[in-house]
Amino acid sequence: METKGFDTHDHAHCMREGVNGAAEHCAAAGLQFTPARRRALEILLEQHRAMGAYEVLDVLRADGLGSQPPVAYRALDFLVKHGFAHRIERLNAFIACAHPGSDHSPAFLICRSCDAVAEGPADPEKGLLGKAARDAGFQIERAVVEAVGVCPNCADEVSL
Amino acid sequence: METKGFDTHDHAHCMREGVNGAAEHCAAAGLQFTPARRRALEILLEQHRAMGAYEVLDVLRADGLGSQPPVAYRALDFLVKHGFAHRIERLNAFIACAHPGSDHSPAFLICRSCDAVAEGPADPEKGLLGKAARDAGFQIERAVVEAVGVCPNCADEVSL
DNA sequence: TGATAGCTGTTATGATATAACATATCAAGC
DNA sequence: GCTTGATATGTTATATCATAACAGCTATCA
Repeated sequence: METKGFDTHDHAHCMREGVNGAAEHCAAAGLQFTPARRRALEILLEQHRAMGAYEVLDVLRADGLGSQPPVAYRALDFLVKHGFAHRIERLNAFIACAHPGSDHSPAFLICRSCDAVAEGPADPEKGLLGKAARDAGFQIERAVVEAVGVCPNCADEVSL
Repeated sequence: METKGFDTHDHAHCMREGVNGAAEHCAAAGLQFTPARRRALEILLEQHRAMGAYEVLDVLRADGLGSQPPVAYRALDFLVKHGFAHRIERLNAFIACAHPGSDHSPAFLICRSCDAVAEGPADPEKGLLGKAARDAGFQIERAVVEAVGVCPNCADEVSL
């Protein structure tokens, strides 16, 4: 058992689930789940944390799957585009989706001490922002929520 | 009248308000509202749009207030830290706060066509995310909401 | 077989951000 | 006055993140 978000879980299990789920989804949707894309997803799932594109690239390079930045960005863009991973704007980093398959708009809890990221639920735009957007005539297509704070594992160590 | 968010308004008025409000707040809080910081805020207010740090730096440089990146980043960090401006993670850009003084957690509507940004209200973490955070023992300190979509001015031009 | 579409490989560069250190300014306390 | 500490500025250099552009490959299909 290792950490996922801030809890422990059966890591090998969720890796299999993630990769197999993505493979099935791609097959069904006619998308090419190429070696570089598969490996990039595996890398994100293995680490189960937010990783920079160059970190992912380092691993891809070690595996002989590409050595230049565009290789990593293309694979990560694919994963994000099809919902297998998310981009954390605040960290300029990427993380495997915790709920692949379900059509959701992600929200993240980001620990400012250890940079751990947990994916939580969001009710995008039911609240004030949704009303404001409708009033303004703005069509929301996608919303990201990134909450910064202190995770339970760091709560003791961090002084406010 | 020029655009603010997606509406028109008395621009000169909000510039004066913004700068004077910040000056008063700094005086009251014992903060130094130095020329570079004041000018940076003026620049953001003048343009009334999200601007990259290097864009701001170009103007500061033209005014003889500094020519190297740290100058802009320091001024912008100050403005963000004290609530006079916000950072838009998605655009790697900064924008003057639309509601300075009030203690608010910002939410943004970002047009993917013209990059216009409107600041809206948010109900930070009353909803699902807040509950999830409490359940996980995560202490939210700050939350950013960035919604991407199409603003009313671009709705006609943009094909989905 | 040649046309198209999508993916990969590579070079080069652009864009964003910060580390580190020197200097300056100013107010508080001796 | 002088020292000290806190804060701000000036500058160099570099780190980090991201993409444009183009060449080549592979599979599909008319």
